[in-house]
Amino acid sequence: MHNGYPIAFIERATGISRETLRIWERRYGFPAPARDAQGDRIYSQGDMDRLRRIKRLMDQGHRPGKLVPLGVKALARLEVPARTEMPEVAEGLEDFLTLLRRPGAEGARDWLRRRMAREPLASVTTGLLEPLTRAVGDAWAAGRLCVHEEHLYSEMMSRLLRGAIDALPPGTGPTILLTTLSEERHGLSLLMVEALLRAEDARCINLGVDTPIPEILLAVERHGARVLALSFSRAFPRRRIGPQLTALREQLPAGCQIWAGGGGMAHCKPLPGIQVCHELPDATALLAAMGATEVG
Amino acid sequence: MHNGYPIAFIERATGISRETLRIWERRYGFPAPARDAQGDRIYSQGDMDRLRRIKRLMDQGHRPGKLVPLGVKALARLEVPARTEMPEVAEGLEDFLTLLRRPGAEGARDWLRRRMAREPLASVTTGLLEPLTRAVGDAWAAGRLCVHEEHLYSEMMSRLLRGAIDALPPGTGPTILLTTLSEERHGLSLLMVEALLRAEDARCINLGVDTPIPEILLAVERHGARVLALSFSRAFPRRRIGPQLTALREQLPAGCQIWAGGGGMAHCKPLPGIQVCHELPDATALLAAMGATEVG
DNA sequence: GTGCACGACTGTCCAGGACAAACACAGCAA
DNA sequence: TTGCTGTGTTTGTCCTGGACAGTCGTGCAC
Repeated sequence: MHNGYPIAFIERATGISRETLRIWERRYGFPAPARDAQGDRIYSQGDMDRLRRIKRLMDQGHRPGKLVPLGVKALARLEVPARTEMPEVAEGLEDFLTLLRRPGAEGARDWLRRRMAREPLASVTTGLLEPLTRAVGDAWAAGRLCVHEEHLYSEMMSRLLRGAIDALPPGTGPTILLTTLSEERHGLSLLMVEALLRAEDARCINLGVDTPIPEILLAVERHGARVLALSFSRAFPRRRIGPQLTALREQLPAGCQIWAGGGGMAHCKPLPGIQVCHELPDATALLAAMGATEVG
Repeated sequence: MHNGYPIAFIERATGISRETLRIWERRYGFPAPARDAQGDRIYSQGDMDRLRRIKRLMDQGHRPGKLVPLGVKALARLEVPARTEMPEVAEGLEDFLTLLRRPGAEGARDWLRRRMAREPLASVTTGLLEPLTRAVGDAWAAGRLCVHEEHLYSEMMSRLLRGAIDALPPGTGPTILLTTLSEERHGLSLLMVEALLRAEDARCINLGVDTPIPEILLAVERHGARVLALSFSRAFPRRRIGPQLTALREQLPAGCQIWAGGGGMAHCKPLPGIQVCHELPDATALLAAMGATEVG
């Protein structure tokens, strides 16, 4: 439609850089976009769909050389089916999505509010909000949810979480600095970790997303943080995780722990001096371990 | 330091694309970075400072051809001194920054909370939060504030605003959809507009930042929005504002108004069918005008 | 099975050329 | 003076094709 998309649009929509797009074309013959009168690349809707699938699979650990030559069908066969490990969430998901799609979406917000009022923050976060967010992300990735619906969900959820966190009394435990590295713009899991830790009486300082490493070092020093908690989404370039964490570890004082979590850490090798949170509750466990060490 | 920065780092740190950096070097002879053993560009700290000044002045409407050949001193002379139009804010600013710099920064949050509790949301937003945010932005641009301090401020402010907005009863007036276009990631002013409009009983749906145009169209239709409110920061590429707004205007139903505001709209020509909010209270006026039209 | 070396893979960088859209400005008409 | 229009300049983005370093996987020797 619209006669197709220019390369800059594809770069933004897929997260694959222009240079990579051009070199794939040169090396693998895909994508092979049409050209406009001036010789500029014009990608089709089909190109974009296929590229998005490829990117998604790359985020899960596949290598481009294997994926790019594959057709849409072969790609679809590789896709991991959405996790159904949380049956209660899975069955509630469709109802929730229906509420979210209503004009105004107030029903979805009210439903979440009621659920959050009914249970302690920590348990509702691990038991409902985190699996729900993952399910919404999967639905979006599978094309069952529009971008604007996902945006609305994110905004709604981050509002509710921040409200719930601010309603807690200020923490008195160890100070924990939360943020993401440069180019990582997914902050929801950061908020969920903060909710868990604040519920355990930690003192949390959330810098939001996209903080460069030198600034993180300054902030840790400024606030006397005992822990630096970082979140990596699946879309974060994997090759950069190791080096960046190592650089941080070298430059941070030994008295400051580093906790790393999020989907991007799933396929990551263990690194010296870095605690990995594969699941959300791991953060609570790490905090408890800190307290135990201190007492002992 | 660290032997200098590669081009990808400079691109992120200054917001100037690689291609532009290279073409400036070719055309104007600046920046003229050193090269590493492999021939890759290595920019100095001085290059980065000068490029940031240039970018800042470009965001204010200057053209590159005039700026790039200038030295740091000449650039500094061009800089508009920080606005002092709000003397009460200006004098309070230093105290606030001192609070913000304390470990934990709880003093800053408590101060803001007290001020917000003392006054109605609308007046505290226009009278304090907006000028304060602008002052913080200026302080950051002038290098008087670290990135991590600015991040903490943004997170704190957006938390307080969202909390205050959620505390209001749900609106019953016209539905207003708030968001920013793709690549625009500054959402604070969106929250401030939402606060003002919700205080006037509008029904607000905030999609957050970075929503592509087709998705905006879908969302307007879905929620039956009467108004689409967009915010553009000064860093938003100016050349794109006009075409994007025009495209939206053409594709949106005539019954849906478009309001555009933020620092990026300052130097923008008037466009047919687009209401420009130069100041925050303009949004309130536009809402009032809507009500009047309806009644009349 | 374990470790190492080699080779393939992959993204990012380089140079230099081209063009269209935006802009500034001069010249002219009202 | 004001407003418009045409022309030349400015500016960012796109193009091609080449090169290289770091990562990853494979296969061989032990």
